Amino acid sequence: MGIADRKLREKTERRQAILEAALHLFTEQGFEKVSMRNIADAIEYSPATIYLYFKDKNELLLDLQTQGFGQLAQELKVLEAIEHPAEQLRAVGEQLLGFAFRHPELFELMFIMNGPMVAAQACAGANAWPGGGSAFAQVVSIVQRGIDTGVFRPQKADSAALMIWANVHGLAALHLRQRLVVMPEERREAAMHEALNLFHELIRRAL
Amino acid sequence: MGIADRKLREKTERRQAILEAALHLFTEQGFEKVSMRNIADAIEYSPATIYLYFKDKNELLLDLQTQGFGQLAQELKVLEAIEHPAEQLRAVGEQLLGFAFRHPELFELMFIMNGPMVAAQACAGANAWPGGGSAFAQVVSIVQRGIDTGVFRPQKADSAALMIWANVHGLAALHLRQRLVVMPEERREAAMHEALNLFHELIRRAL
DNA sequence: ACAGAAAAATAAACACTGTTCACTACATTT
DNA sequence: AAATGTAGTGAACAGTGTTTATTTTTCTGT
Repeated sequence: MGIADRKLREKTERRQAILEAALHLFTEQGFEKVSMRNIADAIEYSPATIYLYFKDKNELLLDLQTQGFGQLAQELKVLEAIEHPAEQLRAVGEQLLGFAFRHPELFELMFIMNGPMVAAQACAGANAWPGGGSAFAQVVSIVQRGIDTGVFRPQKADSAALMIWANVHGLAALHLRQRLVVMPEERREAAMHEALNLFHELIRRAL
Repeated sequence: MGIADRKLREKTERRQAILEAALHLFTEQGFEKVSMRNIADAIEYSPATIYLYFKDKNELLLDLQTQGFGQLAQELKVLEAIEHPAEQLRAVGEQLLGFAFRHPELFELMFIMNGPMVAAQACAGANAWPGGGSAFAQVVSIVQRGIDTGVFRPQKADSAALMIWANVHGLAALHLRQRLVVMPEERREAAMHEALNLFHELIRRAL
């Protein structure tokens, strides 16, 4: 069945081409300025063709989001080399904040935008969010290991992980959504890193 | 000049009526489902009329945002009765998180949406954001007072305030943007409050 | 009280958006 | 060679924010 194979391969290749073109446009011009027609133009197909490969725009965004989580997982592999849980958590924070700076559009897609989550909850059940789920689970397991080894005081690992996630997410989200205009421009990035450092100092001292 | 007075009064009244109708629709149906035409219908005017009172949709959103900050300031008045800085910070967190639950649309407008900030930076200079600025300054001053009275260790007050703000913002934003689907539905709100409590325990122990 | 100026409100259009559907053109199978 | 299946599309639909020329209303000076 070589023909059927080729057809399937071509289909997924074209799907991937659409995703790549879309991501390229989004990172280049931002989400607000890119329409389905723009994407269609970029791949030199009709707008209607995109809907042969994706149910709607949100599904396309969800696919990009999932790719984003793949890339984040890649960049988080450096954590495996760190053995101390507190240091591991600090590295999570630094990596995630760095990710938000290096790939602001991916971060938006993964943690801020509504669209992809609408698609996620439409296609899967109530609490299914593959990418985010495993990323969060990673933080939970670090905390749990810290508790088990006596580095952190005994407590609920999931709420502690949530606190840590919320802290770094808050920094990145406030920044990406222009809420740090309360600080002078040249102070913003430094203040974010100071805030993150201070937070992990608190963790090391008192968690 | 009674007539000119009345005209001015009527103008601001109509402006306020538009804002009220808009906020009502937004809170009722969400931002995504309400258009300028819907707002115009609600006040029984033509869509074009709204543009006699607001430069564009973003300016309307900015005005609603400013009202939101007014309401938040109102609800934060309970803080004045608390004298211990750490307790005051805990109350800030609780109040702000509660605000996000009670008025999710206002919170979106104030801390997440892009539109209002576009208008804010268009009308004012680089780092002008009246509402957010004074709210953040309030947190900074509490931290500063804590440092001055020896309750907190000496440090940069603005980055400590940013850490605190980011933490509660992160919790609220992750929740409002559906990122807490990683937890079972019935656990979410409890986990958020546990995370906040844990964070303020860290502050009391180690800031 | 009435003509003319000023102000307020609007209908209609513009340039977009995401999405659907009837239809064409081509590849595959019988 | 005819029939079937499928990839792709043009054109339309219903909606969006916004602008402009035009009408309606209100006010002013004679």
